[in-house]
Amino acid sequence: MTKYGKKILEIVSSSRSHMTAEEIFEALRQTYPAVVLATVYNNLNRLWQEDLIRKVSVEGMPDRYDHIKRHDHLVCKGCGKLVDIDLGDLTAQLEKQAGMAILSYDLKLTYLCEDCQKKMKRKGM
Amino acid sequence: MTKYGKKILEIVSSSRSHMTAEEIFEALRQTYPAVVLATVYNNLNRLWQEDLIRKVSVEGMPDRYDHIKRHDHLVCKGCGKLVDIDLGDLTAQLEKQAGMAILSYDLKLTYLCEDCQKKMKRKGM
DNA sequence: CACCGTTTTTAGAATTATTCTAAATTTATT
DNA sequence: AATAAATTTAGAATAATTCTAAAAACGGTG
Repeated sequence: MTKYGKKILEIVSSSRSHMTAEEIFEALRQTYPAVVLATVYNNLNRLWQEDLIRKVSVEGMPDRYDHIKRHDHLVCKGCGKLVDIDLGDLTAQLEKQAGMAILSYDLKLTYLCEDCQKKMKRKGM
Repeated sequence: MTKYGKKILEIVSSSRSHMTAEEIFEALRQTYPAVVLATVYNNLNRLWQEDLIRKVSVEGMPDRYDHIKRHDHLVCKGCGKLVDIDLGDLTAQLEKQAGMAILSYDLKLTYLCEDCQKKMKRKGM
């Protein structure tokens, strides 16, 4: 594990805010001002391949990175805001229903966050 | 509903292949050779807002578009290949577990497709 | 149907996210 | 220390998507 890899893993693992590559880059620069964005992508990809971090993609936004501890997500249909939620481990149930072994699963619940609900009302929808 | 919107909805709804905007563009050109890619994006975004089509994003790949009938997905961790699978409607169960109302949910099971399993073996992993 | 306001499309530039390439640097190995 | 292997850098390249302004199409009204 390289020094950048280590620090990036640390940043991603300890954040609960679903950071983009850009944000991770900014955070990493606090410690290593000379680092370059490509290095961040290199390391993120590596860490993801090795299952040390999780990648979360929401339609139409840049990929976000997340700690690996199993949990689910709530995504606002209006603004795309991402929030953690934990519905427990459904692996066994899903494998049974699917009739096959799976490596993991990714569950996103779509809702309308408070802000977006207000906006809807203002527009009379 | 405009003529392009109508045709795009038709293409997306009748395809089972999770087309990208580019592929939809190519398909649409069979009928309307003069159409432009921006029009495809405009319409896809509109149709998506209106819940007439579904958008599927897999980490690191362009967004894909899908018919709206409820179903789940199987994603290969190796190559990103996307396959339909149907685990039934879990809305009630998930709402209960989450303790809130949801608009919809998106469930992706991660696995290794046959091709990728073979590749892994070849590399001795 | 002629006019007017609204919506959609077009063309192409602009932006954003991400990857790639080749050289330089660092790290690990003999 | 010498060599090989992996990582980082810089910056160009690519890919996906959005934006902008102008043109065209559409819908209703008088």
